Amino acid sequence: MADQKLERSQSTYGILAILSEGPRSGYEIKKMLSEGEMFYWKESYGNIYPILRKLNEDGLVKLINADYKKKRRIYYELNEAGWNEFLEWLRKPPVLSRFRVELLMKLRFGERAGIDTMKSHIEHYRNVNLEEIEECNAMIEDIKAHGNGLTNEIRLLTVTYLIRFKQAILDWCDESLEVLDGVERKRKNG
Amino acid sequence: MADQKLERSQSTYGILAILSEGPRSGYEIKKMLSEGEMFYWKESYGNIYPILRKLNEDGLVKLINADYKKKRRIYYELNEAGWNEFLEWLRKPPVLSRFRVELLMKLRFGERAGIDTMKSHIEHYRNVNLEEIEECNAMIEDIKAHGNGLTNEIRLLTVTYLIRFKQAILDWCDESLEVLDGVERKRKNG
DNA sequence: AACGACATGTAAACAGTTACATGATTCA
DNA sequence: TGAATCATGTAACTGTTTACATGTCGTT
Repeated sequence: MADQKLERSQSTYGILAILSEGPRSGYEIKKMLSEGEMFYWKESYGNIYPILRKLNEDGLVKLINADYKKKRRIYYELNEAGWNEFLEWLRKPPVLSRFRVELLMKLRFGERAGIDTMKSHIEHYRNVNLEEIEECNAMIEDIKAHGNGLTNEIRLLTVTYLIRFKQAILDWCDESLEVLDGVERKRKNG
Repeated sequence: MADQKLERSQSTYGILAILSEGPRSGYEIKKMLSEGEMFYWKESYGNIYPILRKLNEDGLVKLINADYKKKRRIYYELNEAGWNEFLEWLRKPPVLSRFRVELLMKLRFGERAGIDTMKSHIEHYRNVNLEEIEECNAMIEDIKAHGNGLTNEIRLLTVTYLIRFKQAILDWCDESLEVLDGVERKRKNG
């Protein structure tokens, strides 16, 4: 039996990734993940702090300015072992996590609530997406204004992902509203 | 204190929704959710069976052909209380569940693995999406060939959602690969 | 009688959020 | 000195998956 490499949770790898940019505290990690630009990764304090402790116990990080008594910032920095685990994760093909779309479930089984309810669900979804696209455009401008280099190019790519996605959904909403309008018209006339 | 309405888990509402189309067994529910068309909702046996038991304990379903000894199919059918809870959920605006995109995380913090690794991650993602779009097109043909009416129109809408999403991501992959190629060229020439 | 598909179910583990507790720092 | 924000942390809970156990049915 070869020495089995232990898999860590996805959250753990996410934190290793953030620490790869430099020493960070739990509070800073949470703050970064709360920004709109990091839409694709969220984490709660209740998950972050225990993971940081575990990373220390497992010898993947070094603590800086650890001042437990005064509860001041504790920075965590990757050591060599931490870098190795991070890089190993980085090179593996990304997993596609499945996601639920409650809207689609409510449409698929939604006839009993009536077409109007379906339409208002879609309209609501449409408005939310529209707002988010505008936020994304602001983010793009902001990234372009500050900084440059590869990291910056990649930050633009990640936000563009969200824009392309949201725009496609927006189009789908319009298309779907038209289909439902068509069904309603047919019912009245037929 | 008004009588507080208990919120059930999202999974529970999903199962109520499926039962709204008629009596179903746990096995049938799982089978339905395993089909490609239901890409937006997944469930494991370990979640389905306990939920069905709870729905019975709470008096929202009626059991049909319950033959515990022989382990034959047990069908669950919504009763009036079940219908009420389902319809109440149906009318509430759908919640947007957040989802993680590991690919974006691996790009955002991926410089250390090199641009080639990033490109191969995107290419892999691209291929997976391309295959899925083809599966979606087959689904569309299948739905069009069989059945008609409102339910059918809505089934088409749900699959179209996935197509629009996947197509947008496909375009983003191509766009991103070009950006990374540009960065590489600039590095060689500069 | 042996195999694979059908069918129900549970125990344990895992992942992650919420709500709370606590104290430090800053600034009006 | 009081409020807001900064900062760390934990306990309890919720939701869900994985792996396993068990038995039935249809077919060859």
